[in-house]
Amino acid sequence: MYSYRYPHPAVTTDIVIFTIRDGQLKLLLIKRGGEPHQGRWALPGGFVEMDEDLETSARRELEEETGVSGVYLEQLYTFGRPDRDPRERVITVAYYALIPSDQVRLQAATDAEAVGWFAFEELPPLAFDHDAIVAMAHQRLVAKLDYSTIAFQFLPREFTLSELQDVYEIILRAEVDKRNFRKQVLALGKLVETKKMKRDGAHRPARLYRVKSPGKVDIIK
Amino acid sequence: MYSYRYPHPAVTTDIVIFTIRDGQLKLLLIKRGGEPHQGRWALPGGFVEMDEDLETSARRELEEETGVSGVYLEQLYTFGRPDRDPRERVITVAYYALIPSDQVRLQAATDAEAVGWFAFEELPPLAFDHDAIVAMAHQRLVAKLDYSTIAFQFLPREFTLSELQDVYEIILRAEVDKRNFRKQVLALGKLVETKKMKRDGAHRPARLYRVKSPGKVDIIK
DNA sequence: TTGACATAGTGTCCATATGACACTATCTTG
DNA sequence: CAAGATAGTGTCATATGGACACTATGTCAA
Repeated sequence: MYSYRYPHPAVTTDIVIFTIRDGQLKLLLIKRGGEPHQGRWALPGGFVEMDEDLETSARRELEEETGVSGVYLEQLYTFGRPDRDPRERVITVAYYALIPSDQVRLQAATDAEAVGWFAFEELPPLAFDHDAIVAMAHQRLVAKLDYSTIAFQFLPREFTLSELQDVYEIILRAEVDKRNFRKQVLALGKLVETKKMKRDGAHRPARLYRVKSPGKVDIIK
Repeated sequence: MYSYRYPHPAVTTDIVIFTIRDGQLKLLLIKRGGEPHQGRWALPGGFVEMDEDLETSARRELEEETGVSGVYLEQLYTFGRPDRDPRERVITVAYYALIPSDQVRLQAATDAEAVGWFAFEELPPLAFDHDAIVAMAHQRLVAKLDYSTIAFQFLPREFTLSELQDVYEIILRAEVDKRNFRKQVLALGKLVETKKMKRDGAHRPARLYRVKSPGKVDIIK
C-alpha cells in the first residue's frame, strides 16, 4: 500500500500507433479484457512507473505491443477530465507513434488480449475518451504533413517517390499532382537517389530514394 | 491519508503567463517560500484537485495570481522526468496564458510570497525544470505568431496597427516592414476599423481597430 | 502662427512560389 | 511484339512575399 496526505491521481500513457498498409492509414487497438468497457477496443497504454520518464513509458508500451523500437514518437496532449475513467481519477499523457510500413508485425499480445490494426476510416467504438485522442492525433498528423518531413517516418529505408506520394494522398484523403509533388519534395533537399530501382510488376521500374538524415523530422517552409 | 495499491505520482499544473508591457515580453514568476528551491523564482502552479479538469486547475492558478479570467490559455506540454522534484514524483502539465497589456494587475500574492513580472530576456535562475518549460512556451509562441492570430490576445479590445506590429517585433526580436505588415494583417480580414482614433502625443493620431471575433484564435495560411 | 517633431499611413515592382495541365519512357507479360 | 501499367518529365499563368521612401496629421514650444 502506498499512502499520501493528499489524494493522487493515477497517470498513464496511451499511444496512437499509426502505420500505412494496404493503401490505408491504420492504427493499433487492443480489446479490453476487464472492466470498465470490457470487450471494447482501446488504445494501447498503461500506468507510468515511478522511476520511468513519460516518453520511456510510452516507448515501453509501444514495444510491448508491436515489438518495434526507435520509431518516431511524439507527445500529443494530456487528457485529464475527472470522469474519464469511472474507477479512479486517471490522467493520461497521450503520445502518437509512426511505424514504417515494413516493420508492421504484431507482438504476441501481452495479456492474451486481442490486438489488431484498424483502418482509421472504419474504427470501432472506442473505450474511454479514446476517440477524442485519436481525433487529435490525426489532426496533428495532417498538420505536420504540411510543415514537416514527418511523412518519411512511414516509409522503409528505401522507397520510391510514388510510395511517398501515396502516404500524402492517404493521410490527406486527397489527390496530389504528381509533377508538382516531385518538384517540391526534391527541392527540399532531404532525399538522395540510390542506384537501385524497384521493380514490381509489368511496368517501368521506379528509382529508390533514401532520406539524408533518417529519424530526423525537420520543419520545412 | 489516501492509500493506493500502486504508487501514484503527484500531478500539478504550471503556467507560463505572458504579457507585453514597457515594450518587453514579460512573464510572471513567484518566489518560492519553502523547500526545495526556497527563495528561487518559479512558475505559478499547484496541485490538480481530484474533481477538477486540468484546464480548470490552470485557470484557477492563473486567477489566483493575476485576478484575470477568460484570457487565452493553451496546454503546452507535460513534463514528467522522475527526478524533476526531489520530494516525490511530480508530473506537471504545463500551460501558457497570454494576458492583454491593459489587464496586467497583480493580485495580492496568495501565500504572501513575492510575485513579479520579469522580462523574458532577463530571467533569474528558475526552480525545478522551469527554464525548460519557459523555453518551450516561448518557442510555441514564436511559432504560433506565424500561423495563427494569437498576437491579438496581447492587445486590449481596441488597438492600433502600430501596437499590433509592436507585439510581433517584441516577440520575434526583429523589425517588421510597416507597409508589408499592414497589407498582410488587413488582408486576413480579421480586423474591423472603428471610428475612434488614439491620440497620445505630438503626432498624427492612429486609427483604432477591433478584432472581429475576439477570444478566437484562427489558424492562418 | 508657424515650424519642428513625432508617429500614422500609403503603392509599386521584382523575385519567388504555387498550381494547373498531358505526354513520353520503360518495364512485364501474354 | 503489342497491350497494359506505372515512372518520369516542363511550361506557363497567377499569387505571394519582400524590398523600398515619401506624404499626412497631429502637438507643442518658440
